[in-house]
Amino acid sequence: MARIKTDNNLTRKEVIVTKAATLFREKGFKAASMRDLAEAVGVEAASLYNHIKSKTELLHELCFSVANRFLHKIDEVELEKTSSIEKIEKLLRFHINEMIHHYEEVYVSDREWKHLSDPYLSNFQNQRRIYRKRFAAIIENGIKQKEIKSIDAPTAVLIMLHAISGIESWHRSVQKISPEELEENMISILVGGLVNR
Amino acid sequence: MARIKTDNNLTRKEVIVTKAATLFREKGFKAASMRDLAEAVGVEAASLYNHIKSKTELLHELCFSVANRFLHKIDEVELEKTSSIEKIEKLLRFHINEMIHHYEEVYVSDREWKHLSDPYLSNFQNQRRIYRKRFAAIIENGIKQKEIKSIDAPTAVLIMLHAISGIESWHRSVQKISPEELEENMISILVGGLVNR
DNA sequence: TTTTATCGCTAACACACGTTAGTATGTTAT
DNA sequence: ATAACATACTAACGTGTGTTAGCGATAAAA
Repeated sequence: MARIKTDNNLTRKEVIVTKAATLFREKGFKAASMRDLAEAVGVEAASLYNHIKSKTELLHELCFSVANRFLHKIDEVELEKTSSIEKIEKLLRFHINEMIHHYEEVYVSDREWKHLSDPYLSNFQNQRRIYRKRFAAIIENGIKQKEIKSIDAPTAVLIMLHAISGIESWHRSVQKISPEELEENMISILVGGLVNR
Repeated sequence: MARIKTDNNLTRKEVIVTKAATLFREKGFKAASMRDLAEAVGVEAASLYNHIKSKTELLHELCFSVANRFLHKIDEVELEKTSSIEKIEKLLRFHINEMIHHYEEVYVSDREWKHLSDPYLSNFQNQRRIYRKRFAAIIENGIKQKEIKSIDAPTAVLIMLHAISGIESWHRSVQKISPEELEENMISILVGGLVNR
């Protein structure tokens, strides 16, 4: 009888969630079927339900675990007594590294949250809205301090966050520059676009 | 008997394609059903097939009409005898305005092309790859001329293009700045991140 | 007006989906 | 060894999907 093998010390549920992330990224949430997932896990579709409640639950788990990591990070950064530019750079580096090293989850959380259902959907959208406002507030502050040139802060946030999601293309490409080079290039361009001179 | 009303001088097929763009953006290609589309058009699902071949054909039309517009533009820009920075700015402004004024189509082309099927899929991916290489070549040239700071050109392209797709958030937001302000802010940040100083 | 082509309808198809019930197998604790 | 539990299986369900066939209604051409 087939059995979900749990290397490391992952629960079987965690194995399923991880495989789901890969699958949802490759095909999209709607196009990825539970039978696909079952095959990836090495088990029959019905067996998955010994470990999870529903397909949507998988999406919840992915979306909120990612969202929580970003919220914790901005909590931390806001408290630091550094310049606005340094705070932004720190956040950007965190985003970049999340996108590099937890690609599947972050990508899914970014692109597939639309398919959450409604207590969770509104919740997620709220968290996202609040996160962006806090990010924008840091930028506004930098503008007041003349560290950052006079721009529309929400627009700057939207540029930063979406630019980083472009790391998707880096993952897809065959001739990749190293993660470190990628990080430095992105910081150079993005921070370079903000600073007052 | 219900009839697809064609204002202006659109064919009925064009009406369907347009409504499909809206629907595909809202729900995603897979989640949007032909019955949804039929309702939006004001007709029964089966009736759509008097005008279109398949659901996928709708996606083809959207993706390739968008791709062609961008290819034509870069053809035009490459021929101009201007600086690299000016060329890039021109391309960026075109991207921005496409994203503002043809939101639904451009968004769908950007996010849903994965669901194309295979003669078309490879074709689309190719066009995209080539477009980005040509964009990168302009940047490389600017670096050689010292107009642009020394960065990895493909990374710069990926940042620019994805940043612009963030206009999605602008459309979603309630308190929008004007399209003109949006354009100027984006250009300021993106071009500002490239130039040598 | 008559003819012809266009367009929309109802009905139905085959299929893929998420999920449940019930049962068998394997693992762990007594 | 035996009891208790965790996990996987087969079979099947109801539902929603894209799409086709065939017929009636409407508009355009004669």
